[in-house]
Amino acid sequence: MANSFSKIPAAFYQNPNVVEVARNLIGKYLFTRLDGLVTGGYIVETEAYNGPIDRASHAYGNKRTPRTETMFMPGGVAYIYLCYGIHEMLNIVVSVEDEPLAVLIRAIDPAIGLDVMQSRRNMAVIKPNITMGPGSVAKALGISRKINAISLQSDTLWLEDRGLTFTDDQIAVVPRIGVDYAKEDALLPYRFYVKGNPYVSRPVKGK
DNA sequence: GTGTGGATCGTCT
DNA sequence: GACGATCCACACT
Repeated sequence: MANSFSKIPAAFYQNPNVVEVARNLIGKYLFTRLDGLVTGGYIVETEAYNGPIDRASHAYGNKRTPRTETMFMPGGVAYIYLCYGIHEMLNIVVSVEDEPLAVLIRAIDPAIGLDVMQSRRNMAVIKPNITMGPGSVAKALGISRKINAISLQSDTLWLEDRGLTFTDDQIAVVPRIGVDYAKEDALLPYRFYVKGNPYVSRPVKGK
């Protein structure tokens, strides 16, 4: 599986501007290697969670619990947790130690290991929803809480810059999904996605 | 295409 | 004991 691309360095994740990182993650390739099986694709949808001052964040008010502890680690690790009792979610921890910022990976455009992803998702036929939505991304890539807090410099879960870029015109910037309870913070333009990409979950009409 | 409800459990109050 | 950074199937238009 040798290729000419290298892992994105830790410095990329240690940027304290989580919204900027969420935007810059669009177009980056995300991979997992589990039991020798490599799966991945490029990120087409993200959401920023702005730590202590963001009501939608698990770390709002600097809340530190066994679950949220991972968010307080230095940027460049994965924060994985269970939602609705069913779905695992993958987040990229951003900034420095004790700054609990993270970016939720909501969708990828699958590129490598389609057959493996299809099998993990129990799909008879490959459809866009194979990696549409955060729960689906984690399931297709085999991501679970067993690898919570793993380094993105590992050979199990990592990101690469393969030179794919999108201009601001090609990226929609809209409010996040499913965070109505966060009151005014629910309106913040912290969600980014590639306009017109078929893997984006719930694209906003007209954008 | 749109809307509704069921699944299912860890985490924190 | 309540609820969540969700997904899917199925009904109905």
